[in-house]
This record gives sequence, structure tokens and C-alpha cells, in this order.
Amino acid sequence: MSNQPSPFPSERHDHDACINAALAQAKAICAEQGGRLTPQRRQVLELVWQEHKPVGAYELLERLREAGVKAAPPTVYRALDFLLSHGLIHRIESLNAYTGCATPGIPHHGQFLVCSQCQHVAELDDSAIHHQLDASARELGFVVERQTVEIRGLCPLCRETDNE
Amino acid sequence: MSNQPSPFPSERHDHDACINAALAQAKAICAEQGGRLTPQRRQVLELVWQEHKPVGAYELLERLREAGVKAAPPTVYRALDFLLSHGLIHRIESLNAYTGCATPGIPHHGQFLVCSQCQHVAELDDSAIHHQLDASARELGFVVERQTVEIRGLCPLCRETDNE
DNA sequence: AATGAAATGTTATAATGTACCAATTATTTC
DNA sequence: GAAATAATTGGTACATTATAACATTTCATT
Repeated sequence: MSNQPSPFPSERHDHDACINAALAQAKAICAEQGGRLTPQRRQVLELVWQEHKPVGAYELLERLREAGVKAAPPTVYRALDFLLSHGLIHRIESLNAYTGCATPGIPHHGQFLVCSQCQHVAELDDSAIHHQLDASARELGFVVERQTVEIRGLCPLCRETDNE
Repeated sequence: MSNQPSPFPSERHDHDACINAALAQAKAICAEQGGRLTPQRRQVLELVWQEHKPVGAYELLERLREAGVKAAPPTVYRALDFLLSHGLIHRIESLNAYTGCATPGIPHHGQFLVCSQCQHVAELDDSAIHHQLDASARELGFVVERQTVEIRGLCPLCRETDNE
């Protein structure tokens, strides 16, 4: 029921293509939704997409500064808020960090597989899981607003190369 | 597949009984596992159980101080770490807060329904959900260490009394 | 009592996030 | 195009959450 090809990109996939695709989609989505993908927001999104790992807000801040931007914490948090509200990134609650959304467009909350060794994150958006949780909650009279599902463990690669 | 009677306790259930039961179980579990439920740890656990709402570490700190204990942040965090490691409380990641474990004994990670209005938390420990997540992850070659499932929404009570 | 391990006390600081208000830039309206 | 309005950004200060590091005390066992 998973609607993506391979949530764990290989180590040497064409990551520039990832970034470019994400930026292109972001541009399209913002145009559609009436959001303004300003240069600063775009730059933060690009920084988030540098790796398939969640990035902390202050790490982004540092990278912005390294890039010559005079930024303060609110600069980053504002950009993150914008990107979150347009479904372009997700926040990983268990890490206080942010990661690019694999299937942007409609704001949603996916399921995340977080490797405890290499920190890579894979997003699932598995509708079976979503519905299962929704059903279990409804059964108890609970109206679901938002699901946070984060799974920690070993990704396929780390599982092979290391056995701790 | 839920193995508990009613995860949302009524407004005027016998909460002293809840607290006493939790403390008694904690005592038994610590005895069994060789953990020392010192007076301070016990007191923090009791404070966590004051309500069926997650409590922040600094709120606990304040309550400890109100109770005449000279405490600093590490005091609280150490107690919380102990209680977490023995499966007596859970941390709600999306709230940076802690809540009593409904089914202590064996360390585990349940599913949590968090009411966005009254802040009450219900713990599920639904094995169907657990296995579903485990299966989805395994299918991708991911070895699960820990599941974080937190559902925000309206609890049955708030759903009735308020329609926002 | 002597020893080592576990728990606690204490200070300082790290890491994450927000409130607030001023200045600027973009968008709309006339 | 000029004025009014809204959205974005700049920047300071501060709030909240969490931990590092080291001294002291208490506990468990000889």
C-alpha cells in the first residue's frame, strides 16, 4: 500500500536531481497555493534538502551564516514555519529536526523511518497505517487531527554493514 | 485488539486509586527489576500521576519546590530517566512532556491519543497497530527499535462539549 | 569500619524555540 | 503612479527544555 518506489535512496543516487525536483515542486505548489517562495525560504528548503537526514534549526542557521546570510533564529524558524504550513517539509518530533517532504503538495503527516545509526530518514505515507490509526482512534470516540508516527531502527544499509 | 477497558477515564473517577495503583505497581516492578524507587523518584512519579495529562519537566520541578524540596533541573531529569528506563512513564515527544504509563512492567512504547483541547492523554498499546508498523518497516528491510505514535485530536468529552 | 557503587547536590551552560517591535518590501486600491 | 495595506524580514531579548561536569552523600557489601 506504500505509494513510493524506494524510500531509502542509495548512497550515490543523483542527489542534485532530488534537490532540483524538490525545488521545482515547491515552486509549483507555492504558485498553486498562493504562497510566496521567497529567495530566503527557497534557500532554507534547499539546505534542508542537502541530505536525506533531518536537520536542526540551529544547524540551518549556521549554514545560512556560512553562506553569507546575516540571520538570527527567527529567520530560520519563519522559513521553517512557512515550509511546514505548505507541506514542503516535515518536523521529526523525536529529533527536533526537519526533513524534506517526499510527497509535497497537500499538507499531510507521513510515517517516518529514522535510522539510529546513519540518521537517514525515509517517509512512508502508507495509507493502511494511516487508516488503521484513524480507525483505532475513532473506535474510542477520538477525532483525529494529526498523526505523528516515527519509527527508530536500522535502515537496510546499516543493518548489513553493522550488527550492533 | 486494545487490551484496556477505557483509555479515557471519566472526569470524576477515583483518581487517588489511579495514583495508588501506579505507585504500588512501580514498587513491585522496581523490586522485580532491581531498581531502587527512592523517595525522590517515587515523589516525581506521584507528581506525574497527579493528572492524566502530560507534565513538563520544569512544571515538575516547580511542584517539587512547592513541596519544599530543594531541587534543580538535573534532579527532575534524573528521576524521569529512571522512570522512563523502567517503563513507569512515557515521554510524549510532540509535547516535550511526560505521562504515567498505563501498563507498566515491561518497557514499551505505546500509542498515545492526545486531546488538543483538554490535554488529556490516553495510552493504547494496540498490538494491531504495533504489528502493522513493524510489518511495514520490515518490508523495507528496516529493523525497528522503537515506535513513536502520537495522535492529536479531540477526545470524546471535548468533542461533545465543544465544536471548534 | 572500609570499600565501591549508586544516588543526589550544585553550578553552569547547551540546545531549541518564541515574543515583540521596527524596518522593509510586495501587493492592492485608488 | 501614489497611497494604503499586507506580507516579509531584521534584530533583540528572552523563554523553555535539557545536559555536562564535578563534588558530596548515601547505600550495599564486605
